[in-house]
Amino acid sequence: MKHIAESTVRRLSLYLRFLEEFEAQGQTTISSGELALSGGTTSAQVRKDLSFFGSFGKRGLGYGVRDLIGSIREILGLHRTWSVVIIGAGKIGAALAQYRGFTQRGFNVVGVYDKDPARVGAKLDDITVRADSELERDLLRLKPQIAVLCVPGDAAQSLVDRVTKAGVKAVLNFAPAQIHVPKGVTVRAVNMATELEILAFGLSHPEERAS
Amino acid sequence: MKHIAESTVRRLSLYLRFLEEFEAQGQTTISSGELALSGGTTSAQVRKDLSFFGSFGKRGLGYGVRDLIGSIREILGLHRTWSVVIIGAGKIGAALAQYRGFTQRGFNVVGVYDKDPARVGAKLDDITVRADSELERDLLRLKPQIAVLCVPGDAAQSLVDRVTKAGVKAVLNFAPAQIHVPKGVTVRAVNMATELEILAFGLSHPEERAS
DNA sequence: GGTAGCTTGTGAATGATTTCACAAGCCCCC
DNA sequence: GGGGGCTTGTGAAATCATTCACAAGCTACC
Repeated sequence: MKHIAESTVRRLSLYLRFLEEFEAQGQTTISSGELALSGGTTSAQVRKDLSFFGSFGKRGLGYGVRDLIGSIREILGLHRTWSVVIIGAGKIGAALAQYRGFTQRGFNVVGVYDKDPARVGAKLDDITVRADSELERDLLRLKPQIAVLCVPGDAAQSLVDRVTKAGVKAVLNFAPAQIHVPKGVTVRAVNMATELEILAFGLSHPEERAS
Repeated sequence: MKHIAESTVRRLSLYLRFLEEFEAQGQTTISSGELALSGGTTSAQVRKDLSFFGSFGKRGLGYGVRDLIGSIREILGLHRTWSVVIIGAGKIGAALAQYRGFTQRGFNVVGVYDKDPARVGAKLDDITVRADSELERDLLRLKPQIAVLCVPGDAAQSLVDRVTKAGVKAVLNFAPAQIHVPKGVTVRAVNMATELEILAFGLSHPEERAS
């Protein structure tokens, strides 16, 4: 398959949300234009995004909402569940561990780890924070595919090394640090300060703001 | 000024982080190549990013670390402070309200609001959660430029309407919902589930994974 | 003062993504 | 069964972003 742009994948995830809303409202069919409108894009973009993966609509009619939901879930790899470990049970780690949105979409939080003994043993909903020292043994047993990193910046690299060594193939990094991973491992960084800074840039340069 | 790509602004924010680290380590001068290496990009990219805003280096020498920090802060609009209100004091809202990274970079959290009486009055570090009903009056007085939305999806649009009506010009949206804003207002959406889904896509299509 | 050795700043070239525009296909109704 | 009115899927065109490649400029040193 040709290389797929991240922007395309991101939009597919967005379309999926809207489609689920449309389905909940009982709509059975939808056009690319309608979908584009909810997602703030264009109908051509919607069709192009889908065209990379096949042909899912009926000309003259649009897309079957339920079918398209199934197809996009399949494309994104959501037809199965993924195991996730959260590293760091501070404010952000704890919030994510209790975030319902993950489970709803097939991401199973199988463990939360922290170095601080004061946090170990705490219950976050139905999951208990475990000690950092148990990490390797648990990873061997649970074999999670994804790690979410919510530790201070200076602890990030050493923890990434440990989880990738144990076979984790994807990392979502909330730590304010650039991390390096072996080939074959994907990293995504989410940095709250950067997001605010992008907004600040827009506020400081109003003459050219997009929206 | 020509239109600046978001990817450029995002990288500038990243460079700023590295520069601050280099400064803390006592390095006074840096080349585009060195900066590129920490940020996982290329020296040409670094120079091009900066060139949109002026000429900050010395040929043959590189950039002065301290000067470049100042210039990038100026470019991003961080030479001043920005007032931020957080709407929603649930797990994520509370975590953000207590996140040190914001204050450090000149973003001042001037208020946290929640509809739930059980949360009103709670102390988050040195800030107290206030009632949703006080929002309009406070906005009039505090005039924050930025609102961070951490409420359930179905409450998001009505709150955005309220804060934009009160003059907020930038919104960081953590709510899992697409929101619409008047012209002249910028929105950025951060969606945890989407981030995980992009990772899941990569895991499901290993033959073409980027990194 | 002149030369050697770097590094910047920037047009031009390449590559990627989005938008355009239209043929092909489907449904409905007469 | 055929025509009208939609909507898809997709090459081609246009726009946007990154990389290349090199002249210009700075420092150090002789």
